[in-house]
Amino acid sequence: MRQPALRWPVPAALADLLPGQYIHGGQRRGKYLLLALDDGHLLLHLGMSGSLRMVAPGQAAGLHDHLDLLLDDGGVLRFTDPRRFGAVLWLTGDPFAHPLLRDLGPEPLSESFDADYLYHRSRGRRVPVKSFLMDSHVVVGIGNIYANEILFLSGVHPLRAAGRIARSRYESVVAMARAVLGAAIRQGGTTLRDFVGGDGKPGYFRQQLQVYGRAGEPCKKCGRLLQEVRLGQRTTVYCASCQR
DNA sequence: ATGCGGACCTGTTAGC
DNA sequence: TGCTAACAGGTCCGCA
Repeated sequence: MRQPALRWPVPAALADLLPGQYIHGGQRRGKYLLLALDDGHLLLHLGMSGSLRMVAPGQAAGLHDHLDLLLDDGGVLRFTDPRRFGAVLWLTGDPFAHPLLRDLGPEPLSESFDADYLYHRSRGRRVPVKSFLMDSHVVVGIGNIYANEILFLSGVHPLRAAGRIARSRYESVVAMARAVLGAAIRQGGTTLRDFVGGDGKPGYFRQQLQVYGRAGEPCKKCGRLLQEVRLGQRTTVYCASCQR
């Protein structure tokens, strides 16, 4: 371990705990990764700049390499995170009972994420629908880029109060969320600068972006210039005529 | 309970 | 050209 100060301190005890344990498998919940070991789970989050990949044995650790898992076949699983928004925690007991995972909303590609759910969940809420969709307690996996895209494609204004959107419009939001996330996954994600997937390739979804990063450019549906506002310190781009 | 703003961190880029 | 400031991103936390 080189840099324990990630989002939360990486437990110093890992160096004593982990050796000798088998990795039984991996799971994902939202953007959290879980590795099941003999005595507990290793919880990992890649933040926005993190990666977890196999590196050649003996390869020197760089400035942003924070944790190496030395496997018994000689392989090295390396956790790297330049911006240190990521996290590494050790959980014992039921990992899904941990406060970080316990209160997470449904997976956006699961059946429990549907218009009824969003409709009921949003009643009485005055938050802008974009913030609502980006709230991991409502639904996981929708970050800033995809929230912008989803709302554009479903014709919903990002500043509209979540609780004042009809059920039928949430049908469209859900459909577009599935479409956008599905397509992004198939295309390896969205590379803005240097992101590469597990295969070392960049994500190609950037070419599909309708609004994100296009403020001031013409809307692809109506031609009117796209607007940009700051919402919760996040760049929000939308078409004032297509999104209501 | 809800909603808002602040914090974390650093590589990149825009602006002087 | 060099330096500084702003920015991007996910998500938790604290305060009103």
